[in-house]
Amino acid sequence: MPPALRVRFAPSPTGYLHIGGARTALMNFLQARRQGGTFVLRMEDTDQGRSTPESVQAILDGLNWLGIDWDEGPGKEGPYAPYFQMQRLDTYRKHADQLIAEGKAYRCYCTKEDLDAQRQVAEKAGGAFKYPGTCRERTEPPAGRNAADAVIRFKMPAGDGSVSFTDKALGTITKTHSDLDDWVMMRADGIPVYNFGCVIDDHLMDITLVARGQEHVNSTFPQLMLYQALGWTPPDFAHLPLILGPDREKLSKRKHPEADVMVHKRNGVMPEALLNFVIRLGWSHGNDEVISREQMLEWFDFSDVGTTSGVWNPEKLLWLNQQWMKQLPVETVVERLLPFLEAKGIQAKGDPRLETLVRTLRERSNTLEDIATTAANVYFRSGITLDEKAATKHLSGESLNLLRKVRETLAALPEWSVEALDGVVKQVSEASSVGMGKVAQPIRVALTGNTTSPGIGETLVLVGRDESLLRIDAALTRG
RNA sequence: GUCCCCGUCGUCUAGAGGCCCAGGACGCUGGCCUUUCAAGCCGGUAACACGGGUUCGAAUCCCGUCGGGGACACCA
Repeated sequence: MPPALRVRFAPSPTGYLHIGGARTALMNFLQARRQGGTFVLRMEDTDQGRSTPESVQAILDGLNWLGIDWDEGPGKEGPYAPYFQMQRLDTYRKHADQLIAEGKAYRCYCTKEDLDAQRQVAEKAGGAFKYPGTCRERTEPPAGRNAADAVIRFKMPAGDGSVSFTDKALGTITKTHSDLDDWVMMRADGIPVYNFGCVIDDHLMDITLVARGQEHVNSTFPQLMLYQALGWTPPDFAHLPLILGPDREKLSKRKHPEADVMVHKRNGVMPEALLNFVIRLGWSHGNDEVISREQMLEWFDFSDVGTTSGVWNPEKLLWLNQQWMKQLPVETVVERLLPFLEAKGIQAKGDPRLETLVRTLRERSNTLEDIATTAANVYFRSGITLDEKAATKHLSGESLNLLRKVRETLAALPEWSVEALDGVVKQVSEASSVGMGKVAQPIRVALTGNTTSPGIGETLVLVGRDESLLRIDAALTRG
């Protein structure tokens, strides 16, 4: 029996939760849950210039909002704690020392400035820079320097050779040693660099499968060399397709606002929809489009993930969001709508109209924000702003006469219900021998200010008796 | 520039040699329904990048070309 699956998501806390990261996390999470494995969350916070506690929190918040739970990680200390790399410095030091002692790594005294200058020259010449191995055979520090100033470099084996691995998603990939160079494992201050910390932790945390974005395939090679040097068996690897922006470039924080998981929350997209959208990028299950978390748990498998990058498609996200707004229980949607109303200064909690409002508006809205906007403009204030075009067309001439008739009938109506109200429209239209539209549209415009709304009966109920009559009066007397 | 990966409708995808003159979804679009807008239902639009092979037969296998993306840091 193979060892139980252990997968991980290892973000660097240098900003909000990235949508690509969220999908990587989701897939790892699903796979772990599905086969009873463990999903580890590890913070790779070794970039001292950019890592912040706020970012740690932002990532945690994002994952929580999406409902992606980790089995081990921050707040869930397990047997492999700690889960912040900055708390594991001793471990890295120990392994670095060992590699130096074995002649598999060495101290390098070259300055960053020097190297950058060389890199520039190389680039200008049209080639890629490779560390020339200046300090590779050095045994003593240069004059005036000491070991504490040195970064530690991995020593690539001499001679020809190649590294390869069989990626679970991409198949076998090979790279020749000559394409690799002596990379920096650890900075002078003892803080590890990505390729080093990552390997040490993945191994020590008994990770059996590393599933990450395709941008990491090239870094797999130096990592593999390290596993080899340490005498460790590397985990399996699966490199997931990238998510591209509308410009077909990798979704980046700088260029693409949609890369931030939380902007979608703020826009009124629900986690069900975002998860649903994102899981379908690079993965599918038959002809299923609206896929619940439970179904993902049942169906998702890494072996079905594709190899081609997917382009972000905002229309489909919106469509899915509406599907989910319609599919979730009304009470749930009401609950989620509340904060959006609140943001508009509306305290609607407990308002008896909320459920009807959601039931009618979710049929014609793409986001919670859309619903809130309509609600705020039409149902939670007194008076209405008339759209000029709509008013000109529907609140003039004969239309006003019809509206006056409606007003009279309405005022005398004993019961303010959808059925009764719709009955009024029918009654007036028959009495006046005009189509129902002729009667309904003027009411609609008087009530909402424009030509679109749910059914006229429902709209009247939502606006309420007194306010409806007031708005109709205002329409009748306008100008 | 070098290395790596990828290449089916505009977009997300199904397709693991004959079931495919290529299926589904979003979008766009025609119609139905209808008191508006939606929603829903029915229909339409539109793709195997190109060129060589292999094979009785290729979207599916091989090679090349072209195209796209990614990586080339003391970032992750």
